[in-house]
Amino acid sequence: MDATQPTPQTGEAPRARRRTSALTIPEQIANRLAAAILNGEFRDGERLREQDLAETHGVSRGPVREALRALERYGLAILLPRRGAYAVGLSLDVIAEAFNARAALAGIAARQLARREAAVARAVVEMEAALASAAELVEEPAGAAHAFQLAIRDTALCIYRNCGAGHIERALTDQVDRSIWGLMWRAQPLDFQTPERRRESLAFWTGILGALRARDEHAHRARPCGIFV
Amino acid sequence: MDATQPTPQTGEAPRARRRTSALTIPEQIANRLAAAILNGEFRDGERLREQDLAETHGVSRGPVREALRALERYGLAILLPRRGAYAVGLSLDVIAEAFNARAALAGIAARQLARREAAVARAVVEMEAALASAAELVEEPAGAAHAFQLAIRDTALCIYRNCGAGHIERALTDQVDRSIWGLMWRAQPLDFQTPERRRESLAFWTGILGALRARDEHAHRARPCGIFV
DNA sequence: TCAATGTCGATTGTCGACAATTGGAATGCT
DNA sequence: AGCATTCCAATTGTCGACAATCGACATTGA
Repeated sequence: MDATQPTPQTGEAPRARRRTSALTIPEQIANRLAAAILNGEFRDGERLREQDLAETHGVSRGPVREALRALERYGLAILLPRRGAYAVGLSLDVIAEAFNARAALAGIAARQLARREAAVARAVVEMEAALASAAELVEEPAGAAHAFQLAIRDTALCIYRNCGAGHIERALTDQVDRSIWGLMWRAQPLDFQTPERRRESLAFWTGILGALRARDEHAHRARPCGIFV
Repeated sequence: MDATQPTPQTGEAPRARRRTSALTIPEQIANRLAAAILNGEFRDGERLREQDLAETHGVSRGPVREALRALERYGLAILLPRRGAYAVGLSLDVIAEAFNARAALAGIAARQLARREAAVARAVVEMEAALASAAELVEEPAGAAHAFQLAIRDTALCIYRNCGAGHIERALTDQVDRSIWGLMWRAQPLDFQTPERRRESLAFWTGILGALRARDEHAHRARPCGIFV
């Protein structure tokens, strides 16, 4: 590595401003493949050939390879070196496990958050707003499932955002968000269609918020980790 | 998707037998880059140019791209679409958080495991063996840190392996293993060099094992989640 | 002087082709 | 017949080149 460049490129990384609608091609393909797997268009264990997928989606094998890595992160595919990718049809147990894992991670973040006074104050304010908009959607018809999901996601992100300071912690929360949320993102709307389920979810997060207000860093442990919260 | 092929390729995916020593080229590059980041050879936020890395490691940009995705999973890099990759220098807080997350996930797996009688029996036997080999390494000199780490890893995998049945759950545990363990893998040997730390870790996992034996699915909650267990 | 805009270099994204490895089938041996 | 070996087709891994996009600088106008 020669030091020819005057500025050693050691500045902070640019902020990851969220793209509104322009998904990259691998992301689009990953989304389509994920939907296909969850819809049962690929049987469980069915092989996913790069060349076939490339032709089907009208791209080269490069973007398909990246999409398959994304699917692996979501738990929707298994990649074996030099032996190809295989679809993973998700059972309800697996989905439930993923949700439990997310709930546990949220608890960890909350515990870490409880140590910092200013961060707690910020998180509480943000969570109150997010939960309020979620509460408005509880009694809506089934079509509101997606909107409710977005509000709950914002609630969870309030904790992730504030649990640490700086962009380093953010990288970890981003990672958590991508690996675990990618799965929830597709399974949750199927469950948030009834007000009962939404009420459960709301109660869970309200409890988290209450514990945070009280600076009780153990309260979330006593709370049952329901599925699909 | 034409149905020209007689066998619809819907069989089960081949088992992911662990490769002994033959890492793929992207894995090798990812390991080297991870070590470089943790050693401080890349400053925090420093840009990682694909072409530079390709020339440095004597490969094309393709494998480098895959290695960068792996680094992103480990939390050691941030990838921005069309804007490149940036190194993430880890703080002790972030590493501790990752370890706490892993411990929490192990607790979830243990709770799920406790529901199945046969699985518990299997896991207990396997964990006893793994913990026994770990116990032999507690008082060894600092050079045994890596071996001790391997034994502890086997202990954790006993739970992941048995918490569900079939290859679907395995996919999720594989995913957890790759995303979270990848970080521990490099940070832990720095910590397991003293017998004191090893004793702490051993005590943690012995506690998990005891709770599993007693079928007490709540015991792990009362146990403090130490760092680097 | 400052702001907006056009242009340019650098870097990532994508593509098609070639090389390497795998799994299975056919073949020969005990 | 059963087993090991050899060969081959299919698929993934890698490469170099081209295209698209982003950030920065220079230019122009008010």
